[in-house]
Parts: sequence; structure tokens; C-alpha cells
Amino acid sequence: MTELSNGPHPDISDQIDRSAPEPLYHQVFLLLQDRINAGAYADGERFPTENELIAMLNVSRITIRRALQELSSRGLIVRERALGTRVVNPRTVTRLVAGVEGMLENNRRLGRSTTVRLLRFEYVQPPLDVAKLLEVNETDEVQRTERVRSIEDIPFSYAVTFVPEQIGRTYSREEIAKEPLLHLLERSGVRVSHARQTISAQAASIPVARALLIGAGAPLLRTVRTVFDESNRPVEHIEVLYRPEYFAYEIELERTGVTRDRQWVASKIT
Amino acid sequence: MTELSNGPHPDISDQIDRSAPEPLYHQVFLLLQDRINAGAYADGERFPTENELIAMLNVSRITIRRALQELSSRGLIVRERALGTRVVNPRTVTRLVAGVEGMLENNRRLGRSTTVRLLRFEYVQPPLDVAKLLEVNETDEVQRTERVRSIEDIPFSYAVTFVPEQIGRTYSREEIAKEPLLHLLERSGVRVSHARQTISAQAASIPVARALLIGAGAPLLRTVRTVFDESNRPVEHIEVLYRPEYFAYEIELERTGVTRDRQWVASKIT
DNA sequence: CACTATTTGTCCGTATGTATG
DNA sequence: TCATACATACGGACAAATAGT
Repeated sequence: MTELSNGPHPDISDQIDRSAPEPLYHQVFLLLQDRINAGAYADGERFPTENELIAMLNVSRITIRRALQELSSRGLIVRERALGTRVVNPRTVTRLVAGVEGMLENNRRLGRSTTVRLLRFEYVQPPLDVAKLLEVNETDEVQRTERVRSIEDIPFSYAVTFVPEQIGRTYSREEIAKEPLLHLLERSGVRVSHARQTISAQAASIPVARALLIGAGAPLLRTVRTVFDESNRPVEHIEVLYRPEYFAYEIELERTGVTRDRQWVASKIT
Repeated sequence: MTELSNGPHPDISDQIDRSAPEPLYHQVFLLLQDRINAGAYADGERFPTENELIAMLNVSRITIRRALQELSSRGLIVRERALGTRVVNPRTVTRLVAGVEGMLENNRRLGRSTTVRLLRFEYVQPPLDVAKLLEVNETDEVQRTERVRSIEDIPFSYAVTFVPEQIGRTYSREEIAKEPLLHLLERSGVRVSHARQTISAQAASIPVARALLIGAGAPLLRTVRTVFDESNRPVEHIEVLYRPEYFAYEIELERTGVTRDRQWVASKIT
């Protein structure tokens, strides 16, 4: 985030903290990973040599080597003896950009650029908080689905939905794998009216991390939404976790405070 | 998300990762700090004993003691020989809920419930991406500030702002520590018109983690905003990182897709 | 007044991890 | 690669303060 570039290899040793509990090699790894992800190096560009990094960061060679090893094992750099280190990076990543009005999972157009995999489809007793939000009894069963959405074969979102049983029974497992949930609800006579949505962040749990092919603890964008019908009864509760590299909300704001959300558009970022 | 409390001292050893680079004692410290901040213990309530923590977390006494020492040195607990450990001042945690129309940092009302600390105030050459967004030359200097905002003495947001030099020179370091930036800009004759805002997630870097008293790599909600004046010139670029436990966006959606954002409200969570 | 159980404080020995030169 | 120093983590032992029997 703080980047200055006076000279090819500036002293950035102030970005590591020798009194911090995190081991030095990990601090160095995080720092270098940040610079690569921030686009500081072009694809195939030479990475600083070990000696240069020693000068830049004021740490010993072993520490640098361990950090480079981690970068290498994650595929961010390629090291070759006598040839130096090169940044592997920038495949041009497609990142979805959505308006907060969202309903992304229900957007027909999205179906053309992404694919969905239905991981689970079941009737279970809801967690306490979900039962409250759906205004059902804790012992009542609700329909629960678990879905992973991919863009260009990269899984980028993990969604769990809860629907009251009587509504859920109106469509099948096969239908939900194809049709947007909101369509199915309306087909069942539900008159969707409004929704309350919360946006925050969360670390990836182990099962989510496995589904999204990322490490446990990785940061994810979290959206929770409860959808209501015209008589103000909750008809759907959904929780979605997004990989931030592949998904973001974008909003345009007017001075008055009135927002003008974008419909989703795919945009290339470098 | 899933919280169960079977018994007074449940096994929560799955919350620490022995293969992580962060030292165990620090993981334990963060875990216990979170539980205290989450309001798991009443004021003056007895904290689990060392032996209980050993059983709960499956770590050695030395590790527990070091974590407790850190909690004690930060005033979260008080330890007395033969009497045990007590939790000090367990604040009911307030989570800020904001509308995505945000401009949170410029909200006057917010000033009453939160405090700001100005970490840096300087003129620097901007990072490449910021230079582009602010439409200034890479070698031109821009004003850069770094601020941490706290709620009830818990730091929950870390903000970096960039303002073109000629605008930045119209106010002082002292003023920015008190007045909302948007006010200062308008005082300088800038006619703020609209903004583009992106919401995503990001892992905490080391310096950010230190400022927010969290572990490096912790998930943070990330908001990036560029503000424009009436003639469509960028006048401010700001990047804010929020701790998700203390901050979230909340939006109400109408079926038409029109959003109705909430003004911020403070709400207690248990 | 012991006696005991509990709990924190202090110390040792050892093994492993981290970092330097 | 090696020698060295320091930090981390484990297991254990014992002391000191407190409360209850």
C-alpha cells in the first residue's frame, strides 16, 4: 500500500518489524507477495537478487531464501540457478464487478460467463441465527443448498442458501442447479419484494478453503442477504463468500448521497 | 458463524494452527483477546485458569502464560496469585453499520462515537496506480495521510488518503486531525460532485496489523474510493481497511433494484 | 491451628525453530 | 555448510498466596 520508488531497489527495511511476533522470513514473504500482487513487476520481469534483497531489507541470506522459497512454492516466482529469479505473475485476471444491488446469484446474464457446481442439496434443521431470520422454528426443517461458482474454471464464490421447507419443496434439485433461485421462488407464487443485505469480510474456514482452492484463513468478501416477500415474510436467506481477487462491488456515488449502482460488468484488471 | 458452548470451557483447540508461522503464544493471545472483546466475559468475571486453558487449547503452560502476560500488559485481564485471573472492563462491543454511500470518514456524527489518530502526514510521490487515478504526474508530490480510527478504544479502521498537492496545501496537519477531509476540501473551494467506490477484502499486512492490533494476514474489509469535483477532476483518493468484527455495510434493497442505504447506526452485538 | 486444594509465580532441562555471519 | 545465539515450546518441579475444611 505504501510504495515509493526512488531507484530500482529502494530501502524498504522499515516495513519489517524485528520486535513483531511474526518470524522475519514470513514478514519478508508477505511484503514481497504484496509487491508482486500490487503489480510492481511485469510478467517475466527479473526479481531482485538475493543480495539486492539483503541490502533492501537488512536481513540475512537465509531469511531471504526462505521467503523466496515460499514465493516459489506458491508459483509467484521462478528461480533458476545462475539466471536469477523471475516473476511469473500476471495472467490477466478477470474480476467480476457487481453493484451492491447484487442479486448476482440470480442474474441470468451471469450464467453465460460463469458456471455453478451444486455441492449439496438437503433438508436440515437451521442454525439458530438462520431460524430467527427466516422466522421458522428451530426444529423445523429448511432447505439448504451449497454452491460454488467459477469463472474461467477458477472457483470464486461459495454460497449457502436457506429456504423455508414449504417453499423449497416447490422445485427440485435439478432445477436449482440450472435456474436462478429467485426465478424458482417467483414461479412458486412468491412475490419477492425487498431484501436486507450485509457486506463484510471473513477468513476462509477449512471446508470453504478447500472448495475455493485457497488456503485456510485467506480473506474473503462476505455478503449475507435475507429476502422478503410483499407481506414481509422472509423467503430466502443466503450467505456468499467471494474471493477478493475475482470479485468486488463497485458503486458510483453522487454528492447527495444517492447511489447509482452498476449492473455487473466484467472488466479486465492487470 | 458457528458458535457452540457445550460446557463452560469448550475445546477450542481447532482455532489455533500449529503449522502456521505465527508463534503459538501469539495465536493464543489473539484468540483470547477476541473472546474478551466479543463480550464472552462479564466485567470482573473469572477468566479460565491456566490449567483450564491448557486443556482447552492443548498447549503448554509456558505458552498460555505468555499469552496471558500479553493480555495482562494490555490491561484486558488482572492476575493475582492464588486468586486467579479476572477480566477487566469487558466492553459491550459496538459494531458500526454503515450504508455503502459511506463517506463514513467524513461523517460528523461519527466523530462523537469514535476517535482518530493521525499516524502520518506527508508529501510524497504517489504509487503508480494512485498517480493515474488522481491524474497527476508520477513525479509530482501528493499529500498522503495515514489514520487509525477507534471505537471504544478498539482500533477498527486504517485509512490512507492521497490528495493532489495544490489542494492539500490549503489545510494543515492539525486541521486534518480534527475536521473531516471533505469539509476541508470544500472550504478550499473544491466542489465535490461524485465518487467511485470499490468494496472488497484483503489480508492485513504487517504494518496495518500492528496499527489495528490484529495478526498479520487477518481478513479485512477494503474500501477504495476516488472523489471527483464538478468538472470531473479527481480531488481525493482514499483506501480504508476495516476490521469485520467492528464494521460492516448494510443495505436495504427494493425489488426494482433501487437501493435505500441506511445512515450509519450503532448497534450492540453480543 | 494445621491440612488441603487451587492458582499464580519461578525455575530447570531439553528439543526445535529462527536468524546471523 | 557450519558454528553460534536467541526465541519458542514442552514437561516437570517447587514455592507462595489464598480459601475452605
